[in-house]
Amino acid sequence: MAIPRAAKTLRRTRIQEEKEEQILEAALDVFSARGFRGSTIDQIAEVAGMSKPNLLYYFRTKEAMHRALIDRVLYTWLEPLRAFDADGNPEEEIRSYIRRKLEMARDFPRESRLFANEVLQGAPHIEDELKGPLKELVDEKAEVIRAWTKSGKIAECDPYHLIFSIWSTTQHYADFDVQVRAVLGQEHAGEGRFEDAARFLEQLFIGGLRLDRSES
Amino acid sequence: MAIPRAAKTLRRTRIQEEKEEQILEAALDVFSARGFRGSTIDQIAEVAGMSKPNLLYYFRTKEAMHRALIDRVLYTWLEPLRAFDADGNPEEEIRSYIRRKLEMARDFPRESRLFANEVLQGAPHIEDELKGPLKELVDEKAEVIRAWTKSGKIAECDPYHLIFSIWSTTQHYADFDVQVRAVLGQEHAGEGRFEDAARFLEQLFIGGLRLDRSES
DNA sequence: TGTAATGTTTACCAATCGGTCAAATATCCG
DNA sequence: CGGATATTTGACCGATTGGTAAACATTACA
Repeated sequence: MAIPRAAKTLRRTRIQEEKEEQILEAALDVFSARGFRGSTIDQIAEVAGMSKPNLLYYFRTKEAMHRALIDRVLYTWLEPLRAFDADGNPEEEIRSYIRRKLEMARDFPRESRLFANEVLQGAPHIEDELKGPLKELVDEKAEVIRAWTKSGKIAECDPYHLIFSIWSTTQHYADFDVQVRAVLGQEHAGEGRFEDAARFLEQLFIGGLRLDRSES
Repeated sequence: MAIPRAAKTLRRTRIQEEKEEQILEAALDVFSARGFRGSTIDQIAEVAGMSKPNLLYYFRTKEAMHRALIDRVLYTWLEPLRAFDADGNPEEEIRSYIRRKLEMARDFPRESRLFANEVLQGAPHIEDELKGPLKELVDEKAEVIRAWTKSGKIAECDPYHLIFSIWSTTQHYADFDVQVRAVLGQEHAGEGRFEDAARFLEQLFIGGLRLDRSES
């Protein structure tokens, strides 16, 4: 008889690690493309190459699958913001934050869409994470930015909306990829679009936050 | 016996207009909040206050409902971009485009989320609209912006990515509303956040696109 | 008013949903 | 090896899905 699932975390076999990995990889594929409600366990099972009851042997419910996936991805996803350094050069910190976020949009679009789907539909499964860890991290970094503006290192601006605008502009290239490709057309939708975006965003943010503006 | 639905468009009764309006209003509520796949006809029926077969009397399928809704909303949604005036003052045109897009995010968040859900999940129902009408409109306006940069009226920049960044930053306040509220916290998440955002975005875009920058 | 057209609902359908179960199979370990 | 444990699956369950059929109710109009 199989061990009760509650005890599984105590000792994990090689197979457990592999299969859970395999399932979460497939779940990322499906959940990020269709959202939680739009996804079915059968679809995940097919992508994972296992039977449906087999998935449910490792994760008791669809919700448990989703939650495990969120938990696994959230920490990594916030890494660039966490790397924001109060002691660094403000302009360079912002520049590199934009660059890293853009790289993540390019290299991990599924992760971006996973959260986008979730937040877009009211964040029913991650509300606590948003109001807790995320808010705390943003509050901390907003204070860093505030210190920079107060000391005159960058133009005075609302740090929260600055962070929002960096999030939105960079993640746009993952979340709205189909639209970006459609608008750019076949000729400009190659991988070069990320370099064009990087160039533009750097110009936008560095220019927009620079102090030496001639008028208000 | 009811008239075949194909003939309905020939002569529309008062009841038809009212009920179809009522249904699409409810459909906007549901589709924008849960995406196409995550929505059910029963949910729309409940919001509309009618029975499910009654909905299906006016729209043969769930897809038909969705399509009618998209068609009805898309034109309005692109209105601000269409208003972009080649003969206007560049800075003022961009400023007012941002303002209008932000107003739409505030006043019509459901419409924004409707498209966001759709695009995020690969735009399976609006791919043609993206590659056709949308791309043409953006191409046209990109040409206008290009003329402004060429003639030195605003800083040289990629017009497509400029438009993308205005879309993403403004729509962020509709699509990711829950996250914005969560991060801002109860004290700053009032309606004032749209004014704060407007102030910030104006500063960002006008500053970032201004010519008088001291270095590259 | 009468009746034909339009509108609405109850009952229902097959397909699919998330999830269970027991039996079958594979793996581990002494 | 052999038995205990861990893994996998086919068959199945009740609930929900999108959609239909037909009876019933209402409206428009001669």
